[in-house]
Amino acid sequence: MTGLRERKKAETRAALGWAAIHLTAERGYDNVRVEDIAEAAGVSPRTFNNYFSSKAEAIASRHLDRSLRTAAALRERPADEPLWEALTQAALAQFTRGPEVEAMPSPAHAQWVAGVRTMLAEPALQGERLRAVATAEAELANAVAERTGTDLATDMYPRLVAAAASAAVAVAMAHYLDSADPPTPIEHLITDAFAQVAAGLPAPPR
Amino acid sequence: MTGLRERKKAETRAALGWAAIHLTAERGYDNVRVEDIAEAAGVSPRTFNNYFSSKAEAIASRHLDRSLRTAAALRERPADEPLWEALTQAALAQFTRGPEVEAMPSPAHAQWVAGVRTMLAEPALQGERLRAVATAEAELANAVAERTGTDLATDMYPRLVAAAASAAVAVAMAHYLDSADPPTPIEHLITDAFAQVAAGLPAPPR
DNA sequence: GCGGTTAGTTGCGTGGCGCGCATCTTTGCG
DNA sequence: CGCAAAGATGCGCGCCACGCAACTAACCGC
Repeated sequence: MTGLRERKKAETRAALGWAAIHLTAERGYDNVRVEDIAEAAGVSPRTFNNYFSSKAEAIASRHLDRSLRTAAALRERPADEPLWEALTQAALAQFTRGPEVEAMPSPAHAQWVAGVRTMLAEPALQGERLRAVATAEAELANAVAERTGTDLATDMYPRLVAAAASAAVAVAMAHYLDSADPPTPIEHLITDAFAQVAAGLPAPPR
Repeated sequence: MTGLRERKKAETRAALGWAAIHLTAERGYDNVRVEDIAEAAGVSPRTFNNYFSSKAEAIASRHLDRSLRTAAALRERPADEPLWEALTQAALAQFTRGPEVEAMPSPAHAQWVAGVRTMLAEPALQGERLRAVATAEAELANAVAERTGTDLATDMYPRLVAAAASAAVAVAMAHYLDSADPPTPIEHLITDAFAQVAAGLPAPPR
C-alpha cells in the first residue's frame, strides 16, 4: 500500500528532478543555483540535499529512472522470446516521449531541444549521467542473469550482455543527436544497433 | 621537439595525478584536501586548478591516460590482423602493471589494493572515471573508423565496436575485482570477454 | 647573449555547495 | 487522542572552483 508519506516523497523527488532539468535547459548549468531548484519545487534548500547529494545528481535522476525501466521492461517480456529480441523491445519501450515534452508548443520545443543539447554537453553532468547508466546496467545484468539462468558471480555473460545493450542504446542516442536533420528515427537506430551487436560486429559491414 | 616548458608541465600534471591517487588510496577520498595534493606535488593550491577542474578529475587522470593508450595501441597493430584480434591485443597491452606499484613491498601492496578498492567505490569518483572511459572510447572509435574505412558521421559501426570493446574491458575488470581470491588472471578474462562479444553474445553460453 | 613576448604560477577574494546537527512539524498507528 | 517515527527546516562550517591581477620564468628572433 502506498501511504501518503511515500507518495509525497516521490512527488517531491519528481518535482525537484523536473525543476532541475527544466531550469538547467533554460538558463544553463551554472546559472542555476540549488536554491532556485528548491524554490521551484516548493521546498527548502536544505531539503534538496535530503533527496539528492548534488545538483548534477538531481538533473540526472530522470535519466536514471528511465534507464532503470529497461530492466523492468525486460522482465515483462515473454520468457520464450529470444534474448536479443526481448532486449531490443525492452530498450525501445523507453523511448516513448513524455507528456510534459509532448505538450509543448512548437517554438518552445525547439528551444527545449537546444537547451537539452547544451545540457548534455556540460562536463559536470556527463559523469553523473554515466553513473546513472552504470546503475541501470547493473540492474539489467540482474534481469539478464535471471532470464538466462546464468550466475552473476561466476559468469561474465550477463554483465557482458547488459553492457553491450547499454552501449547499443548509448551509441544510437549519440548518433541520433549528432546527425542533425533530417533525423533518422531513433527506433530504427536502436533496432539496427542491437542487430549489429547481436551479430558480433563483424569487420566492415559493407 | 620537447621544450623544457612542455616537459615541466607534463611532470607537474603527473605529480598531481599521482599524489591525488596516492593520498586518496591511503586516507580516503574526503580526508584529502586539494591543498594536500598540491603540497605533495610541490605546487600552490591555486595551480592545482590550472591542471584539473576538480579533485575527482585529478584522481581519474591516470585512468584516462591509460585508457587513451588503447586507441594508440590499436593503431600500432598490423593492418592485416583481423579487427577483433587487434582489439583484444590492444586492450591487453594496457594491463602491464606500472613500476611504482610493482616496486612496492608486499605488506604495503595489500593495503594499496584495499585502498584502491575503496577508492573505486567512492560515488564521487565513479562519474569521473566513467567520463574518462567515454573519452577514450571516442578516441578508440576514431581508430576503428580509420582501420576499417568506415565513417564516424554516417555509420554507427565504429562507435559500436569501440563501445563494445570498452564494455568488454570494463566487465572483465569488474569481474576481476569482484571474484576475490584466487583471482583469475585479468588477461584471461579480457580475452574471454572479447571472444564472447565478437561471437555476438549468443543466449546461454552453456 | 639580450630584450621583448608569451606561457605559467601564485595569492586573494567571492559565491556557492554539501552536509552534520539540533529543532520543529507532520504522518502513521494503536 | 496521544505517542513514536519520519521528514522538513534553519544554522553554521569547511571546502572547493574559479576570475582577476600581479609576478616570474621560459622562449625566440636578432
